[in-house]
Amino acid sequence: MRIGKLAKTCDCPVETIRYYEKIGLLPQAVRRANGYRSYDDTHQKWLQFILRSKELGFSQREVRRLTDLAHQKQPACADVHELLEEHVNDVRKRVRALKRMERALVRLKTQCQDGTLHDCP
Amino acid sequence: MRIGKLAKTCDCPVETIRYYEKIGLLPQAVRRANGYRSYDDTHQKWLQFILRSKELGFSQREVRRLTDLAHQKQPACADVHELLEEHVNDVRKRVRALKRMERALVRLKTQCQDGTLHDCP
DNA sequence: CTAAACCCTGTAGTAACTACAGGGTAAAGG
DNA sequence: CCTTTACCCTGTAGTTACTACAGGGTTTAG
Repeated sequence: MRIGKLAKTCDCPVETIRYYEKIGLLPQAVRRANGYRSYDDTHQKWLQFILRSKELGFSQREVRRLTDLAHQKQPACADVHELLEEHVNDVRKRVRALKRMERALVRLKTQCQDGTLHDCP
Repeated sequence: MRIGKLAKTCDCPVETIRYYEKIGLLPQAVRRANGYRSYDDTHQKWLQFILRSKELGFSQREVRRLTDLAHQKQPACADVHELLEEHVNDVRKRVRALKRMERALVRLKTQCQDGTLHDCP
């Protein structure tokens, strides 16, 4: 599989794949005689793993921790668990912050409505 | 007021103030004979406005729209309203996305718990 | 008078990519 | 067979919203 096809099957821009390889998130692709990158199912699985982690809101650094964990022969489930726990807490914190924001905004909006103009800020 | 004091009263790093001036979010500061920036209450109000908007999760671009609106002699409340509305919707979308994430993560965690190892990804 | 605290400019670094410039290669149509 | 189109390569610069220097000058406190 060449890079374009991998990109299409994973629904991910070509540049991103090259980028992930450059920063070491994806293993180096095998090169053909012409210099083109060549991929197989293993690569595809890795990429999908990374993309899925990203969808779940993990940062690159966390994804790296996850891939490192997955590399171990004895995938230490406890460690994965810890990371998940951490991340869920993080997500919950973000939700709370956003909700606070939402409330403040709605308050602002009603204040703005009833004429008092320059206290909008 | 020199930049350090403004920074302290607004609880904002000095570099950020200089940055906001550079990108035109804050008006150019008056310079003293020695080249130091000099600020007064007006500047302080602007800066606080910007910082507060940021706290409410507005992007720089949105803050710029807000400051532009505020610059108008006839502050068009309707426009501010529109921006607020847009932003609230945005915030709500983000909350929903995060909640989806949270659910997915919790599901993953329980799956991970009962042994099935390599489908954690 | 000197040392610490402050100020200046300008550049480079961060995350996580995206977009381009300036090339070479491969597959399909006429 | 040739040309057009679609793909691939590297490397650099741009994005957002800053932060962190480097390498200078100035002011204030002891």
